[in-house]
Amino acid sequence: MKIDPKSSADLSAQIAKAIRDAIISGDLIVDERLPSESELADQFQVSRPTVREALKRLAAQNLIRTQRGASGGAFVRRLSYDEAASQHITTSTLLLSMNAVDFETACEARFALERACAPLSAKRRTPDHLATMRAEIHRQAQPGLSDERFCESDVAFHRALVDGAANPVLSYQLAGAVEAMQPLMNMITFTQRNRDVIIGLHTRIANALDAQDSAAADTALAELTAYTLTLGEEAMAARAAAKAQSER
Amino acid sequence: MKIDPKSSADLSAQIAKAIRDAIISGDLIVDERLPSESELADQFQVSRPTVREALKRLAAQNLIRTQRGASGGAFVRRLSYDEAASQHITTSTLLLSMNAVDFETACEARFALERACAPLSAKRRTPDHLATMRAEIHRQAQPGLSDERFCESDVAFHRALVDGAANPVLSYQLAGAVEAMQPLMNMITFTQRNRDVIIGLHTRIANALDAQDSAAADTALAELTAYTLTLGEEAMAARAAAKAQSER
DNA sequence: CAAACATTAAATGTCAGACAAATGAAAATT
DNA sequence: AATTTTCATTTGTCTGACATTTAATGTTTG
Repeated sequence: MKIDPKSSADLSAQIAKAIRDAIISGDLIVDERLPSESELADQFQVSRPTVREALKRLAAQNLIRTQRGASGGAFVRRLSYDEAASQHITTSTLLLSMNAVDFETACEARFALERACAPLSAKRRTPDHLATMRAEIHRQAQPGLSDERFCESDVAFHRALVDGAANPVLSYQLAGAVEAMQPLMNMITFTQRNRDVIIGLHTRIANALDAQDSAAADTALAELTAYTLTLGEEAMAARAAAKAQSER
Repeated sequence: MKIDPKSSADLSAQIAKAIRDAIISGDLIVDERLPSESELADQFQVSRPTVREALKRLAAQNLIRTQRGASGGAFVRRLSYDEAASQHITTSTLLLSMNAVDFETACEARFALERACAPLSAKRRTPDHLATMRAEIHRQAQPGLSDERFCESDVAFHRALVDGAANPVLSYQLAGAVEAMQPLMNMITFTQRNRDVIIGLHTRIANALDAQDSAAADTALAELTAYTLTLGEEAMAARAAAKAQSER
C-alpha cells in the first residue's frame, strides 16, 4: 500500500484509494482492523488529519466503520444489501435530477427492468409478497389520499413485485430504478380516473402473479408502462404550458 | 442548514448530511459555490478540520469538487453518467464479493436485466453498436486469448448490447449488473468448445439485432443464460472438488 | 473466591494556530 | 496597451494539544 508523493492529487484522496484498492483486492478482509490513525500517518508519511480525511472518505462509502476507545479503530465493513441499495438510490436520484432526465427515458428504463423481474416473480412470489401488493392496492384506493402518498404506495407495490423474484441482486439493482422515479412521478397530478386505471392494472398484475401467469403479468405491465407514459407526457405538457403562461 | 450538537454522531457526518440534503433538495444547485471552509466552520460552530472532514465525505461521493486559490472553494458538482456508473460498479462488485453471492443469483439477475434491454436495442441499435459487437465477437475468436481477456471482451459485447437501447438511464443501471459479474466469470475456465458455443450465440444475438428481430434476440439470450449457468455450475463444482482434494 | 469498583491506557473526535501552495485579480511597470 | 509584479484569498498540510470513549487491568470489598 503506497502513495505517489509527486502526484498532483490530494494526499488524502491517494491514501483513500490505496486502502480502497486493498479492500477490493481482498488484501483487507471484512471486520479486519486497520492500523490506528497515528500508525497510518507514519506508514504514509503524512500527518494524522490527512489520514483522517482519507478515512472519512472511505466511511462515506460505507467501506469502513470506526469505533472509539481502547481496542477501537477503523474496521473493514461488510457492505449490506440495504446500505448498497440506499447508496444506489441516492446516486440514481441525484443523477436524474441533476441531468434533467426526461420522464420518458426514466420511465422506459424503469418498466423495462421491472418487466424483466415479472417472470421470476410469477414463479417465486410468496404469500407475503402478494399480501403486501394487495395491501398497497387497498391503500391506493383510499379516498383523500394525497398524490405524494399515492406515489409512495406505488413504489411499495412495485418493490414487492421486484422482491417477489427472490433475487437480492435483482432487488438491489431495481431499487435504484424504481425509487429514483419517485420525484418525477410526484410531478403528476393523479385524478380519480387516473388512479382507478392504475389500481385496475395493479390488481391485474397481482392476480397474474397469484396465478403464476407470467404472460398476463407482462401484458398488464406493458399496459401500465404505456399508461404511465401518457400521464407523464400530459403532466410535462401542462407544466410547459403553465411556464409559458407565467412568462407572458 | 443546521446540526444537532446533542447527537451522538460525528460532527463531520452531521455536517456532511446537512450539505448533502441541501444538494438533494435543490437548495444548492449545480456549480454553486459553497462558503469557504472558515465560513462553514463559523456557521456550524466547529473547527476547520471538522468541516474539511465533512467536505471530504461529500467529495468521496462526487457531490462536490474543490479548487484551490483565490475564487476557489468547494462547488456542487454535476454527477455525470460515467461517474455514477463507475460508483455503481464499485459498489456492486464489493457487494457481490463481500456477501459471497453465488454465481447463479448474480447470473440470473444480469441476464434478466439484459433481456429487458434486447427489445429496445433491436429497435434502436446504430451501426456503431453493431460494429462494436462484431469486433468483440472477432476478438473472442482469436486463438491464444486468455480467459481474462475473453471475459473482458464478453463484458464489452454486452455493454454494446445495452447501450444499443439508447437509454442512458438503462445503461447506467445495467453497468453495475454486467461489470460486477466479471470477477465471478473469471473463475470459469473457458475451453475452446465453450468459447465456440458462446461466440455462436453472440453472433446470433448480433444478427438478430441487425435484423431488428427482437424475438430471435430474446431466444438467443435465453440460451446464453442457460449455457452460462451450466458453465458456472461446473466451475463451482470443480472448485469444490479441488478444495475437498486439498483438504484430504 | 468472586463481584463490584476504580484506574489506566489506547484510540478516535475535536480544536487552535500556523505555514505552504495555488490562483485569480488588481496594481505597477515597461 | 501589454506585460509583469504584487497581493489577498482559499484550499492543502502539519504540529501539538485536549476531550471523550471504551476495554482491559488492578484493587477493594463482601
